[in-house]
Amino acid sequence: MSALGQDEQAALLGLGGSIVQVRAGVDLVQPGEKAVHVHLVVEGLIGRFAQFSDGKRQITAVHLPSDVADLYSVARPALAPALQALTTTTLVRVPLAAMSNLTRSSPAIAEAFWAYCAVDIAVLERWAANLGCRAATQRMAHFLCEIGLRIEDAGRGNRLDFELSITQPQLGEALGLTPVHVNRTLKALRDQGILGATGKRYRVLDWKRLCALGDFDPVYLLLDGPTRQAA
Amino acid sequence: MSALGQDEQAALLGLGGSIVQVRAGVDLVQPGEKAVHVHLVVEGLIGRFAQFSDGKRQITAVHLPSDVADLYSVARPALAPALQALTTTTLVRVPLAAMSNLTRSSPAIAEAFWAYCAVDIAVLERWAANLGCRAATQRMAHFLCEIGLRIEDAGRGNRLDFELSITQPQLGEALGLTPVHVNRTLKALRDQGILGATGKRYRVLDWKRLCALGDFDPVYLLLDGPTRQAA
DNA sequence: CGAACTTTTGACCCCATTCAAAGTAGGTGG
DNA sequence: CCACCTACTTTGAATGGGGTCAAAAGTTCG
Repeated sequence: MSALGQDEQAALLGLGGSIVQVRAGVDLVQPGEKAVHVHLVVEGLIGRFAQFSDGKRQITAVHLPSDVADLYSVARPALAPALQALTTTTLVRVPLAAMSNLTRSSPAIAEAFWAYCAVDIAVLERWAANLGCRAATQRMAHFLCEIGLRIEDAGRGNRLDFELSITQPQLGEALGLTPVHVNRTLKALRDQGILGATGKRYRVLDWKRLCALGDFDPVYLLLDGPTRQAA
Repeated sequence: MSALGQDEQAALLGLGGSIVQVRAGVDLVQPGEKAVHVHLVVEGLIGRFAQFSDGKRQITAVHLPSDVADLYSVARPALAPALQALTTTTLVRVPLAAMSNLTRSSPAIAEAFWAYCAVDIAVLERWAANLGCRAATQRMAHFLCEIGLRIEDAGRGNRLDFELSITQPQLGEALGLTPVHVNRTLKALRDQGILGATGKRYRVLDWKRLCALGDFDPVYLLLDGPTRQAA
């Protein structure tokens, strides 16, 4: 999602973060913890989530390789989003203290980080709008459009055929649906000839109809390059 | 919501913004516009929203006096959230260019702004979680807890008795409910003895039960002061 | 090869939407 | 100042989308 530039990423990787491998389902940060590290995804998927006291989770953001899942914690260490590995994931954990020093020593980098957080907000707003306003099929369609484009932007596949090995229960936590209904929704999209395969790999048969269904307009992602011919 | 400090507000007001009065229902920024100003609420309420092509709106944030509704646009002028006056509102419109200059000339202020956006993200995450995970009554309860505390924090009333003159249709756009169901939900809360008056002025009869119902934990608001004894 | 977890499908139920209509402000113009 | 119009509030009845419960079939991994 409009990832950090080369400079920022390089600076970030020079801070002595440690590489970590976790398997699907592992909680990287528990709800309510204070921020100690910042998490940069290298391979796999990380989900940001909020949790209620009955244990129910809402995934509020999905992070692809090259995303930083909790960059805003640098500005407010008291606020650390809960994080969960959605698939087997490789990531870099950068100490928060080093991040703070970096931003304090370089206003340019601080501004880049802030700009990154601004996109985060825009994506989150869309996510919330999607949850609040649309029916299951439309929510699913919107989600797949967004993820498809972001995967393409990250150079990890293309919008019509990409790997997304998250389970249907996890999809449900992202979309505010039960696992059962996620399954039915995907089936409906397949039956309509909009989706081909679903599962670890998603195949989109009719991008235009998928966008129309999800009422998807990619401007909020601020992707550059040829991706703009989306809808 | 963990508003800007005295210094930042003072700096912001010294930028030659213009005071504007609008009545309820006026759109201050249309969906898709680019950012030209930043909007500081002085009196009244501003709603940030996303809109779908069928005209349906989702309010993603409600801004009280002393809030800046679209501060993140300073970091990313291409991203301007749509804004709507929820009540008759007085606000200050500060030119975006002046804001950019300010942040570039003062890294300390830039950092304060970034930190403000971080809280914005945390609130938005809760908002999304609320929309995705909870039933109508619980959503309403959570919303009233949050607004009550924020109004108290802004010094505009207290959590047990505050003015909130937004209409039920607007409440519906915030909570992802139909106006009719908002009405029924409020009635249910009154019938349970949790709420007293509803309408322009809300009276909470049982704060503890309201918090329990909404599964409300105020830490994400980062309010300081005695507000912490909330739940 | 078995255990645990997904995916899939069916039947039933309930919360929220939709449709409809009456009553109640609030605001404007005559 | 009152009449009128518009928008909000309130309530009822019927519908439907998604949830819940349950169970079978397919995967994955130890």
